[in-house]
Amino acid sequence: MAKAAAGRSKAGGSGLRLVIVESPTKVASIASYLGDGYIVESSRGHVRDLPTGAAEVPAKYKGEKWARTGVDVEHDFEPLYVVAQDKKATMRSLKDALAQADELLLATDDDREGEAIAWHLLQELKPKVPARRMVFREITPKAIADAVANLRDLDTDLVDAQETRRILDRLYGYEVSPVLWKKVMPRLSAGRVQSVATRLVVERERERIAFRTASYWDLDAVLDAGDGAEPPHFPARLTRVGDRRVAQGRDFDSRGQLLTRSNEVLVHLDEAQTRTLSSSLETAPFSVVGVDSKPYTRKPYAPFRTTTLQQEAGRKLGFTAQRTMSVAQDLYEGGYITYMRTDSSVLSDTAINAARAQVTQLFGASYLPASPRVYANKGKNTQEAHEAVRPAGDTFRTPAQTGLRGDQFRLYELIWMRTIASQMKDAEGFSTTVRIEATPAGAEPCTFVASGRTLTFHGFLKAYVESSDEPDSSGDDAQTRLPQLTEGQSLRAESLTPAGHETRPPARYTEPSLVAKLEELDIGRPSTYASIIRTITSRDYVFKKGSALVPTWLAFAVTRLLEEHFPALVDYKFTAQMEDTLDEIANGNAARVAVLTDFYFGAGGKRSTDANGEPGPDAPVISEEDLAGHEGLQRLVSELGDIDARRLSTFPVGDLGSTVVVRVGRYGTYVEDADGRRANVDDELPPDELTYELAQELLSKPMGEERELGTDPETHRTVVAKQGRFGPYVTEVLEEDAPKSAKPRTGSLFASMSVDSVTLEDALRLMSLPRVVGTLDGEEVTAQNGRYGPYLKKGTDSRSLESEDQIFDITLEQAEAVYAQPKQRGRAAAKPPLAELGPDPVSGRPMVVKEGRFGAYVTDGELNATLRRDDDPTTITAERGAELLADKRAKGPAPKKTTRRAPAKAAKKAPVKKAAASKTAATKAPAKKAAAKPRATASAPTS
DNA sequence: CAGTGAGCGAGCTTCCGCTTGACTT
Repeated sequence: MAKAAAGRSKAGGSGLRLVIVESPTKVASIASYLGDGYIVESSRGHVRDLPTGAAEVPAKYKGEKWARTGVDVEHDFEPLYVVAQDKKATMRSLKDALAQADELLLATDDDREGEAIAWHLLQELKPKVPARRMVFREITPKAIADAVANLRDLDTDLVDAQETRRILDRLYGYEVSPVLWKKVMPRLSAGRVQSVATRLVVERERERIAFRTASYWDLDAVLDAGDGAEPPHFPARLTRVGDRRVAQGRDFDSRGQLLTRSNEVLVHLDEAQTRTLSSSLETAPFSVVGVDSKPYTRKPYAPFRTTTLQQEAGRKLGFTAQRTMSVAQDLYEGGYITYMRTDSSVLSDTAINAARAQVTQLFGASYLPASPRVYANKGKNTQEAHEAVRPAGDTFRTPAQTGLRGDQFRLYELIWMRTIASQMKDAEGFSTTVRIEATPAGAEPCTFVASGRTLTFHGFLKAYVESSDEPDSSGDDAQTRLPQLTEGQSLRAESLTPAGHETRPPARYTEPSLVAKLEELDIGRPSTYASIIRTITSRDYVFKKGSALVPTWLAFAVTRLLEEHFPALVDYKFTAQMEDTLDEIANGNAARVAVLTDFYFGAGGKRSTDANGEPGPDAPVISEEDLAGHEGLQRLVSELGDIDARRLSTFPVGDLGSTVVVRVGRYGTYVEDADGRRANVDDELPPDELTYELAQELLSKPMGEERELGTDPETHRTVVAKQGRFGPYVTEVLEEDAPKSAKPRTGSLFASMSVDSVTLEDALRLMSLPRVVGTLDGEEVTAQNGRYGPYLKKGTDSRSLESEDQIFDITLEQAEAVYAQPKQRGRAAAKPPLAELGPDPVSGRPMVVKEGRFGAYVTDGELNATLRRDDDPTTITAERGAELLADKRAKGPAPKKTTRRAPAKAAKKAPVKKAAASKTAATKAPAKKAAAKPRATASAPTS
């Protein structure tokens, strides 16, 4: 056992070493292995990160133009790191522990992220005592002792690789998402992982939409092998007619066309042909023309890693990825299994020994291979900080011995069985193919094939059989038995059944199959697989239908935008290539700044500018080849004007030449035909079910949410209530032959009314507005409802009313009194302040907290600053108030906004379903003009 | 996707990967 060398520290000479690991669940066992002389603490994951939003940016950096992303792209992509609020307590206790120690051992995980956590700890703790790096991949007394005996220095290249990954992800996410806010809808998101995950789901749906079914027929026979055969009957299928092979599902392409392969002639049977063939074969003699038997072996599956665990728990137990991880977390914390977030299938020696011992004990020595089975890791980018997911300990407890129950029992049992099976012998047996011929009178010979599989030794299948996503596929342990058959043997057809089949479109992804695909593409990490699905569902890109993941039309629109304008970013190979580059950085063969420059400013390097807008001294000369290379993220993001959101959000319905389109719009998804007729499309209608016929059906029905209230007794017109752009309103239906210029009367509902409950009487009153109250100063005074609520109008002079009912009640005398008051600025009357904070240290004026249109804000009478999400208006301190005002002062006056006439493209709102269509919502801040300053470099590329 | 009139404190949304509580029901 290693002991700290004592006596060299000034921190009290305690002789104590502080060991910091990532997970608190490891603390107790490591502390017990290390013994006296050590304090063991945990960082609970990362301790610092780039700021999430403005609230986390220190006041000092608030004014910087890179404060929003936290990455200063113009100065070597220098990142700004902050300790998040919920990490402060952890840092405090680590600092306290460090104060007692005279050496620091950073024992975070042995991978890229772990190395970075160690570096951040070092940066934040600023130890005055020596700090070393300690790594281990197994928590056993020996492994821990070895780790202490083999300390190393921090690997700064590896840290660089992690920072590059982090910065790249931030720039991608925080630069591209705002493009979607401006072009599609607010609150959308894009990212290296989620955008590709969404694209995969969209791509699969596109295939399904384009898919055309083919139907084909074949002939199933049940043959009789004669008395004494076991089994006496067996199935066989027609495979050839003469020289031609009978077409099967795999012989058709996705358009329903028969594939032509060079050296093979196919016959595509239809129902009539098959029936004719069937009856002509009824009397024909059948005989065996070939028997081919081959040995069959099947290797066990590798032990679980995160993805395979999620897949199998999904298939066998019906768990979502999230539920699997949560149950696994419980098992891990209870000491039942090893760490559940891993990309490794490797078992430690201890685990192999435990598994082998249990195989012998439970199944006997005949099931144990002579030497341990070794499983290689999946891809080259595996990060091997942890071993496979397996039962914990030097010996494995059987599920019954654990005393676990419910979900925990079932998941443990699954993990246990899989681990045991991985150290068992192969399954062995034979697979047999029998060819049978029958020749109808005066026709070509027909070939039937029967295949069978028998297991002579179950091997690992005794313990574990993997499940499949395909509903009609049989498991690895399935056997089909054929009777003993010899060449030349005669058979009798017991029955002949023509069978029709149809090709099926590719199946949608499920949670586990999408995760498996992402893993294959090297996208995402074990700790994030479950949350990827959560992200794309919570953004409404994808929804679940049963277990299938179905994309929305919104996902189609966003994916198309990214594919056309950011093609490199949604390339399926993007992450894999990034990983290669990160490996280069980790190996010291590439520089972080160069990689990020290439990504952000494009091939050809940084095109920085000096104060005069001239190329900076470090701007490299850009060659023609470089220009032909790729554009950087910055330039792509700045080309907002080129993005035609309406076109990208519009998709044809049905086959080519159809004039009906489906479009993702501000108020949801709708179909539109050439005449401009529109109808809403249910958000949960799978895109591949939106056929031309269905679209026509939707278009022929009136738009939803409309309710007939009755007939106006005076005009005999139908009065309806419906949901509109500015909220619910009532209107009348004009006669068919009404002139085009005729406008129906309308009226917004009062807050107290709803489309469902409003009466005809209410509606007629609303439509009668404005109401003439009387005449004042020779001008007519009217009362009406407007976008800011009820008001009076006299010529160009308007005054707000307090309640909607006053529109109908107010008398001329009362109106006169209203106009006698001076015109009020702002809201009716100033509300009393929520709190008084004393004088502002800068202006000297008293600070008060008030409730305003956008929530609580603090003001010194001149400058106002909205309280942040975490501030409580009633308990806020003077200090914090002054800080907010100082922030605001530092930012300077808000940039002048230009009003856009039509809200058409920008500032899209959420779909109708969620949009509480309030009047104020319609008056939302006008869209900021895309500030696309042309770059003033001499070498701007011309394409 | 109906069409009416002021002037006002805007600020925030978003990424990926490491890890658990501290909350609520």
